Amino acid sequence: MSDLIPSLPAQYDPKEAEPRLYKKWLQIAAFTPDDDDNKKPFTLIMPPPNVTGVLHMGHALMATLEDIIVRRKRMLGFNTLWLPGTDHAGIATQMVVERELLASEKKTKHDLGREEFLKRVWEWKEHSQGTILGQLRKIGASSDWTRLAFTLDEGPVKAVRECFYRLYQDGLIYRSTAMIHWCPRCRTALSDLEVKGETKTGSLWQIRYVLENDPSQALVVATTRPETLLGDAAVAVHPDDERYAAFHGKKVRLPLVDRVIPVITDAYVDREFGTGALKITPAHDPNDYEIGLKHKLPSINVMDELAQINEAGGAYKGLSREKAREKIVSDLEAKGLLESTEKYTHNVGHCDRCKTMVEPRVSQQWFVNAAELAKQAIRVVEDKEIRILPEEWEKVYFEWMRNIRPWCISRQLWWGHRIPVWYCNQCNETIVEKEDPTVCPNCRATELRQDDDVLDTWFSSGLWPISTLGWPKETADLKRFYPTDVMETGFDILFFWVARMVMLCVRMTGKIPFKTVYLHPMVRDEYGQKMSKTKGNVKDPLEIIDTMGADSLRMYFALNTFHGRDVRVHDGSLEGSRNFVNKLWNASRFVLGHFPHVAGENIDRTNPINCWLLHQLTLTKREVNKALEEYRFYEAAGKLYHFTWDTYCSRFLEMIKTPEELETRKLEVESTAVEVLEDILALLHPIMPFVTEEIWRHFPLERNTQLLALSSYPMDNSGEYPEQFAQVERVIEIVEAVRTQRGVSGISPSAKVHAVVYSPSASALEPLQRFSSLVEKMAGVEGLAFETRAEPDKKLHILRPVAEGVGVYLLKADLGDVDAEFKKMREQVKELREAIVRAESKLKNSSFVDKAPADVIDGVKKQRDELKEKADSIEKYLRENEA
RNA sequence: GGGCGAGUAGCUCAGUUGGUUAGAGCGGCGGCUUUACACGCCGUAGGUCCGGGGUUCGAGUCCCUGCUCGCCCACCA
Repeated sequence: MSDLIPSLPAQYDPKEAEPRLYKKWLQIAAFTPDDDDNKKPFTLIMPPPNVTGVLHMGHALMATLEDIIVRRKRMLGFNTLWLPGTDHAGIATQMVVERELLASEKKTKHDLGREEFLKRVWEWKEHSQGTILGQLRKIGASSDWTRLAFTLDEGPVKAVRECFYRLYQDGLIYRSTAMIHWCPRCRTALSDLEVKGETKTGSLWQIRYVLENDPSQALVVATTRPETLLGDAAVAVHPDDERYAAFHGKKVRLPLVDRVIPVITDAYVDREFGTGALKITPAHDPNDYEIGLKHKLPSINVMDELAQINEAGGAYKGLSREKAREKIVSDLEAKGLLESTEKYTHNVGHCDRCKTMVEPRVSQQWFVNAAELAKQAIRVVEDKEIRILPEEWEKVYFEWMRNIRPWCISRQLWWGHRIPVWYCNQCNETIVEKEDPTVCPNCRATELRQDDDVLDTWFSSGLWPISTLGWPKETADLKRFYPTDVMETGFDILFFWVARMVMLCVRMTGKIPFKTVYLHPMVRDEYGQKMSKTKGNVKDPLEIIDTMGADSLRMYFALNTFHGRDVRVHDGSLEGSRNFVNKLWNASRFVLGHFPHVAGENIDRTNPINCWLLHQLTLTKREVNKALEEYRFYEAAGKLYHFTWDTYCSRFLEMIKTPEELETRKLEVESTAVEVLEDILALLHPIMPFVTEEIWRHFPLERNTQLLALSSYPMDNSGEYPEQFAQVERVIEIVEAVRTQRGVSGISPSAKVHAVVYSPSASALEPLQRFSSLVEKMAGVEGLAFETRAEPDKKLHILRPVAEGVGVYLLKADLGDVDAEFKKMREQVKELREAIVRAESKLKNSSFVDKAPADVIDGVKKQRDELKEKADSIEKYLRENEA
């Protein structure tokens, strides 16, 4: 590399570095997999963001987690494909463009016509997609932009066509008249999933339906929707309900309308609810629709597609459903037909997109026989061919799949995949073919018309893992990268999307679309509330990246993505990760500043500090790799955070900073400092790609000849050195013991104290002696002595026991008043004794000794001995010293 | 009405198959211009692991039960 710079600037400037580094990665096509089939492929298809507007925090989290996964896999040598794309998002996008159109030109889509309107949506899409892709790049997404896909691209269109054709041929797609959810604002049918129940407080009205031939007698029905009485076809009572036995077979007059309708009996009616008499409106209630079919009742539709009362509603024609309700209630009241009104809280369906109350509506729509497709989709998860993480979601998946209902896939919209069905104007034949038909296969007429509707967006999304790879063509990509490895997405679209992908892709290819589904949590504000524009608590990821840098945001996400928990983002929450970036930068500055010329792999493994560090590095590598394999991002990030900050910076760098190490033994530690830093950068690179790559650029010329993004990910190959590790830990404990004592005794940091490290065992002391100047420097000790003796010098020192027969004694004269210290020591002894009692009672307990595993028993014994030794030595000291 | 999840330090949360004296970050307190970093360093306080039963040698962890919160699903008008 030609652009190496010898030393790091004092400050890291993400705003300058991030775009520069991203460009560099693109230049060398770091994110595009190659054609090498000897390399194992790894594939992750990006959940395509909607082209409705800009990315939010949820997208940033998605991009971060997926980038962590694929960057690591790439570094591990996999032929890695992360395929990006965007979704046309039918209703959502059409709504946005309609709104804009109305605001800027005061026009509706009908003013423009279908063709012209679609042109506008495409313009919007081009603009919006550019914004979104720019944002993904800012986050650092290492996706393969050469394969960028859009759900309305030619490829996906062909895939949709093929899939529709096959399912139609197999009888799994069919057209049917049925009751569906209708959004009167969007003026389209919706699937069950696009309707969200909201708890609303309304009223329950009781209305008199008088007998046809005897106005003195009446059935009183209870309803929450009086306006639908215009379409009533019957009143139903329970066959065994004695209260209404006299009404069986009779007829009643529909209030206000005066139409005569029958009284029917059906066991569906709940005798306990309301009055036990139920008005049946087959055209406006799903249950009534079923009952209507059963009893062959007429379905009287009284509303148009805007949910306004139509001709069938007589005098109420033209009123909105809300106005009609008001008027009908007051008219009933005026006629004395309103028996009672009470408050009633119940669940009412609303359009997921526009929050308008949905209207049940009977209409002709296209459906997928989802129950049939679900069979295989259930099996592949049961058989663990597909693993869903976190595991709790498997149950949710099964529950939904097992109770699945027909999926309404037609939408009365313009923006989307037009339904590939034609009808013959002559003979009304339905024509479904792979290519656009020109003649009717039935009557040879040439006047054909295509179905006006488009498909549910999720139909094309459901084919995403295969349509992006070229299916139905047997492309090289499909062969190499399918089935994909991971589907990483939010749990909120498990049914919408993941379930549909499994159903459709398994059906189309006979293979699973992905091996693992990882469902990430939702991003929320500091109070755990969903971010929404109306609440004003939305945080813009770009704003955060602008002030803190992308790596800070990414590290924050990694540290806070716990299984099954929300990620909370608010002002100030990212400070910790921002500080971490800064810490890493400065540690690197220190290391590269002191050891600018380390050339080869040359770690001195005779130096115990090196071994101590390598030992922990090995454990960290192992844990980090394991955690990432299992998608425990928080754990991987946490281990790296602590290894870098606590072990490498606070301990290792501080130790080698002492004159003994930095000057006398510099050659022994410098390779370690540099090489472990390299490992840290590589380990952190998937999480914080920018700052690590930037630091990497500054390493000595001979070392790093390629970008960090293309380097290999560290595995646990640094060796284990338990003995040296324990030794250096002892030294650290000595330093900490002295520091603690200094703290509690209030000794000024500049004042030196005198200390003795003591042990009855010379062999325990021996390896510690070479660290004497280190301890002196780090603990502020002057003339550290090592003494082999059985008894401490009681007149001179106060004790801080360390462990395994080693203690540190400080000169009393340095410490001033130590009475408080004695008190503390007595408390400590008390705690130790309690712990010892617990341990001993365990060991005395024969069932524990019999039943517990040997290593647990040994552990308790060892612990007991250590506690005892510590307690004994403190107690002894107290006995001898307390006046 | 069903299902799922959560309740651990002041706050936000970890705690892997039950097994040392229950941890982190932030915040608090005391101190520090110690040769990279005050976005820092050193030290320190703080917890009946929601309540109640049970299983076990041993429970924050498993079972039952109660309470409180959150989410998802559901056609009782």
